[in-house]
Amino acid sequence: MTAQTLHVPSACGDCPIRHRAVCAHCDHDELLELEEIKYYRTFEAGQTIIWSGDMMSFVGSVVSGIATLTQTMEDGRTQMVGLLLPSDFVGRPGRDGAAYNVVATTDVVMCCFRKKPFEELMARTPHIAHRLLQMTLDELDAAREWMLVLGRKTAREKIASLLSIIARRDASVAAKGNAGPTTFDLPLTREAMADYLGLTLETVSRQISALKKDGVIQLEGKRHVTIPDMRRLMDEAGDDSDGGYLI
Amino acid sequence: MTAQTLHVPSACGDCPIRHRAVCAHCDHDELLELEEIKYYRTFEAGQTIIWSGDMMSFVGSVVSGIATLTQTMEDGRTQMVGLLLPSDFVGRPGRDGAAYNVVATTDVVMCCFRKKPFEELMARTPHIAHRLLQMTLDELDAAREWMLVLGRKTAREKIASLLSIIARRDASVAAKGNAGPTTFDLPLTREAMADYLGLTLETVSRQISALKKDGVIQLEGKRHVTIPDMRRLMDEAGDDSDGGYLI
DNA sequence: CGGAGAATTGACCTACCTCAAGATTAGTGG
DNA sequence: CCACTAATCTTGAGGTAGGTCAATTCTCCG
Repeated sequence: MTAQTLHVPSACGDCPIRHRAVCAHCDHDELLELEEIKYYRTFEAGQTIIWSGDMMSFVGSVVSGIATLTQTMEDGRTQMVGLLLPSDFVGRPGRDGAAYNVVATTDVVMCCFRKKPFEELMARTPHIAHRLLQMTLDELDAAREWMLVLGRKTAREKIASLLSIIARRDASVAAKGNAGPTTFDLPLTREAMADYLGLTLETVSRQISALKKDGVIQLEGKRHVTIPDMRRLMDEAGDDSDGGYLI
Repeated sequence: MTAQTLHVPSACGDCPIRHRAVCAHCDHDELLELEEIKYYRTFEAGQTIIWSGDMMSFVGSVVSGIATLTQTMEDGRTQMVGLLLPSDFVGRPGRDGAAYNVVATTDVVMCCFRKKPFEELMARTPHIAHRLLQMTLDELDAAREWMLVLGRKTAREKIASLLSIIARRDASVAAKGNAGPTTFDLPLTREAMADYLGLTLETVSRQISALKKDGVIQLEGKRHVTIPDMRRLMDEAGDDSDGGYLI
């Protein structure tokens, strides 16, 4: 609820995701065209950015903060199907209705492009189309990785998988199998973690407690996590020892 | 094991997936370029087309038959992460190693493109890149739909979901909420269904028996399925009544 | 006819869910 | 600064959906 003042970039040159988002490969002229059709919007933690089924007037990138993509059944069961971090793309060019709910987990700044002009720009700008293809392929891989987690891993492995994924990119882990401790803040509530993992929040809580008791993780408060030994956590996740992330 | 003679198209004009595969938007000249770098390969039912981790010398399209994309953990737990039907694309431009096992479920004909030349062609042929983006976005949607199935649905709902997906496209179902019976052959063994759904094959078998006893489906032999009332099946799948497939 | 893979069915077990009671933390207003 | 409330989280006790193990049965082919 705290309406903090969020940092909004003043121009693309200033933008923290300039080299990772859809615009990553754009040259100067292409950026100028993008500037034409873009605007920033901010959302408070907890706010719904897009409702499933709604018409989408924009697509865009997460500039800062974290948002979730969720699907819900009529009886209320919900499954998170994506975790949106800075530079991730929201919306599907070529489709008008949103297929998922997009909810801000923390305060979020979005860089929005008016949808129609963006689609036209994309049609004549291979740099953008190509980058979007790359990003979509990456997301597809992540989704498939997650299907293994959802379908075949135990609750304990699920938690360990989620923690190691968050740790891997949130804290800038040193390159290979760094043995030193890693530390980060959990951006998700227990309930959100449960929705991500196809568990109940009670089970999430129990497994976190168990991992803590076994020394796999340390907790400071409810949200601040320290991983003394990253390799140990990855073993618990059931991935092959190299992390399972082959290129 | 039957090494049947498979129909292999003699040229793109002849090809059954000409208007749905990566080449769908190509004009005549672009097709000629594709012909240069393409060749057909056939695989028998049960054969592994690609091993996870292997170098990939080609990418390509499934022309006929059905193949599966699977991920395996060290201890043998396996999860299917994709079902490849005619026109589906295999391989990831820009990556050398395969991330998944690709296995032929039936006899399969593949239209393969040598990887390097294909990547170069794609770089200067927006028609191909654009079509691949479309297809990848569709796959991502399918993967996310499947995450809901894996994470939140009951065994019975999982089976009903799988059956309704197969029914929807395998049998050419008449347009909207057709009440007439639909019939098709299951292209998957019980074990493959289990790997798709994150279940054991015993549970798959039990739930199919239950759906049969309750009149939701009818079986002739083990594989031939009749759906007397498609809407009923979709209710059992837990999707919203319109099928949940909004565009 | 015989053998092998595929499927079914039963009996039992366990990982996770459900329901419920407290504990902890953070936010609010006096 | 301190209650007061509402989230959020933890922990326990007991139930159940689906897993495991094992024995048949079915079906396809040689």
